[in-house]
Order: sequence, then C-alpha cells, then structure tokens
Amino acid sequence: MATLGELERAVMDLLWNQIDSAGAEDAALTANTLRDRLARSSSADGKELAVTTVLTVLSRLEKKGLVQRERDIRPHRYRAVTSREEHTVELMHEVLGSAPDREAVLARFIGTVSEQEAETLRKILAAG
Amino acid sequence: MATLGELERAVMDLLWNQIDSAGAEDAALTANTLRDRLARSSSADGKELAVTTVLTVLSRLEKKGLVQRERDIRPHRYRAVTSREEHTVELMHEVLGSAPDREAVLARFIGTVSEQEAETLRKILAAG
DNA sequence: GTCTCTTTCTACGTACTGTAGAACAATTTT
DNA sequence: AAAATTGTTCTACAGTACGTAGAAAGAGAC
Repeated sequence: MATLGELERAVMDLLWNQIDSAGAEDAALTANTLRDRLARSSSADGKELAVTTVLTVLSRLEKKGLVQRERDIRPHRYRAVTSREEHTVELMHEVLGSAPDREAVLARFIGTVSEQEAETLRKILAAG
Repeated sequence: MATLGELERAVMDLLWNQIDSAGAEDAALTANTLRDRLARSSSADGKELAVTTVLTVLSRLEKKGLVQRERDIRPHRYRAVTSREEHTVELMHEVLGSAPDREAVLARFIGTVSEQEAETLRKILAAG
C-alpha cells in the first residue's frame, strides 16, 4: 500500500499545507518552490536538494496516485490529490479493513481515544 | 513503523489465529508447525518453505516487537505479543497521530463507517 | 562420542527510496 | 534564429527491507 518514505512524506506535507493555506484551487506548487521549502522546513537542516531529486519524488508520488500534476503549463505544478484528512481516513480504513472483525477493532479503538475526542464522536454520531 | 511484508504478514496471521483459537496461553507455535501451516493456508500454493526461512522471518518479527519467543524450551516457541485487534488499533492510532488535526480526521472517519458500525459506536460511547 | 534436530550466521536477488548527473526539451534573451 | 537559460526525463547508484535458504554451529538423544 501507500507507505511513504521520509522525503516523500515531507513533500506531501508541504502539498497538504498548501491546500490548507491556499485552498484546494491554488494548491499547486512547482518543483523549485518545493525544493526551497524543503530546505527551510524539513528538520531545519537547511540542505538544498537537487531539483531533480524533488522531481523524481514527485513522479513517484504521481505514480502512487497521491499527486496530480498540471502538464499544460511550464514549469509543471504539482498538487496533492486528496487533503491530508482524507488521506489519513483512507489509511485508517485500510488498516481497519485488514482485520477480520472490524467491530471488535472499532470497539477497542474507541476505548483508547481521549475523553474529549470521545465527546466529539458522540456529537457527530448523534448528528448523523 | 511496522509495515509487514507478505510472508511476515502470513506468519502473524497464523500466530494471531492461534490466539483466537487456543487462547493467549497456549498460543505459541514452533517454526516447523508454522512452516507446515504456511504450506497449507497461504494462497493454497502448497509450496514448502525452508524452516530457516520461517526462522529468519520470526527473528525479524521478534526484533520488531511483534513476536515473543520462548527460549527455555526446544524447539523454541513463538507467539504474537498482542492480539490482532490490539495490533490493528495501534496501527490506527499511529495513522491518526500522523495528522495534525486528529478530531477532523475522526469526524471524517466516522462519516465513512457503515450505519451498523455507527450504531455499535454509539452504544460503546454511551456506555463508556 | 556420534547422530539428529534446531538455531544462528551469512548471503543473495528483488523492490523501494533518496539522491543526483547526463541528456533532452522548452522558453527566453540577444 | 542562434544562444543561453530553465525545466523535464532517463539512467544510475547506494542503502535498506524482505523473501529465500545454505553452511555452520549448538543441544539433546542413544
């Protein structure tokens, strides 16, 4: 499944942040922009990666279906296909689906979330 | 994190099944037993693996903390450290923890489970 | 003490990830 | 339009994880 490497994860985080701050529309970034932001954000090491490195990772993420690229403009722009939350939910379902007894897992899972989160869940379940 | 390979997963499934059918006490199996069961269960290919292969995988699973072995008896016996459900819950938390906004993820997640499962959750949340 | 069963060590092929240069394509500048 | 610059694709390599198992070493049975 979609297990991401460290750099892949860092790139996805930047793309997801972009959705959060700029909205789903203008959430597309170029490889160069990503390289710059990686240098600044990622664990503050400040090392500049080669752009080709970023491009390689983006290609792989595209192949994995996590990233979509706009090919009609140049330089190409890349965006996350789903929001971070959607992606996380998908992963949770994937994990949940790997167990034979889904309800047993859900029951245990609920028992381990914080009281505050449990309260949130009650509201949501009541509403739905 | 704990991403398992195909064979590792197959071995864990057998060890988890053993907990379910024999109880947490007598849930320990030998490498030879596992090899035999792998030949029969796993996708019905019927190919016998070398015992050393199974032992290697068991060592790796032990290093990952998923399997515990009884060294005092010979042949050694191996058991899953946690039940399948516990393990799945741990994975779900791991996934959930990777998102900045846990509650947002939980909210979406709830929206995607079946009505029956939602009903189960309501009961559990009411009880807790 | 030797034979047999078990475990550990070592090793190799394949796949995935981080990394980037070389080569090729498009755009901009002169 | 030729040259210079910028961007993209191809190819490659090192490191790690996993499937696989033989060779070597350890332990109990006779």
